[in-house]
Amino acid sequence: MKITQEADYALRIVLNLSKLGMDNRIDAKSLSEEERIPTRFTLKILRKLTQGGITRAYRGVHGGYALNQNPQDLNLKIVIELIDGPICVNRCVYDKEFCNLKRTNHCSIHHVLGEVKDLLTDKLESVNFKDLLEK
Amino acid sequence: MKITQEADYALRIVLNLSKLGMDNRIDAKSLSEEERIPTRFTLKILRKLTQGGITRAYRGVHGGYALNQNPQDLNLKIVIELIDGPICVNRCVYDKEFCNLKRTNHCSIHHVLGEVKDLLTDKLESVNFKDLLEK
DNA sequence: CTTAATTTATACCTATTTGGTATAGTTTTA
DNA sequence: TAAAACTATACCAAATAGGTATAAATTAAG
Repeated sequence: MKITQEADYALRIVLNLSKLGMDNRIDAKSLSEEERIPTRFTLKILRKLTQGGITRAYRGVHGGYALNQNPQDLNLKIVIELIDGPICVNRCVYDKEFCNLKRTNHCSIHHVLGEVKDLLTDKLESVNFKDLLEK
Repeated sequence: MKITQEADYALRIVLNLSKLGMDNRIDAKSLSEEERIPTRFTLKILRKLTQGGITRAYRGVHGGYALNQNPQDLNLKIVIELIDGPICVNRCVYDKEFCNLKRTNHCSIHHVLGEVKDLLTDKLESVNFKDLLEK
């Protein structure tokens, strides 16, 4: 019931860039030092964020990264799912192949874990990075 | 953001035993067949449940397992945490060593993921196995 | 137009966790 | 006393997590 360390780092990276604002960039090395994330790992995460449209990369001398969207349009769920994949709680909810529903047409575990998933998803979606900055 | 398959199985085992009621036992083999869980893995999970006080084991011929508590006193959180360990969302919330709080005395990621953890915990705690049976 | 600072792409590596199995032993009831 | 159960411990393979390495492409500045 955890997000990966990589997703955790990604949240911190996006928060850092949110502080800077969309118009300012920072290079991966400085960012990694500020956030205490291994530099190469930071690069890898930034690549995913860039491919996912969350950040924007500038190459060459004085290059770096900046947010590609307004902080208020980015929330925890978007970042976590980009890195970790969809939030799913258990495989029964995610993949019906593994679910009793197939056999018995009823699976109360499925049902309640679906509720848990929805609750979690809604909460993560409700927190955007503008909110986080203001805390 | 998932529970393990083992915890998922454990929920189904406890639900099965809840259906039986505290006064009736079932042996591991039958249980594993009903729930489509590998038999040896079922035994392993039942051992953990028994050590955790959730089930009770009867040895010897006509032995088996029964619930050791009323279904309404058992909830999703109790079973999941027994198998998977504490719900923690990320290591920052769980272990302050890894948290910016140490450095900066403020970590908004920590704060909000703490909220997520609490929400999740409360929800899992709010669903007991009597409720599940009645669904 | 060349050099240095930067990102990109791909691939690799190691440790841990997960999911499950095996073996040998203990208890109980008929 | 034999068979049907549970117990304890330890082992194993595959997947995932977390991170590293190498080589190439791009860009700004001098």
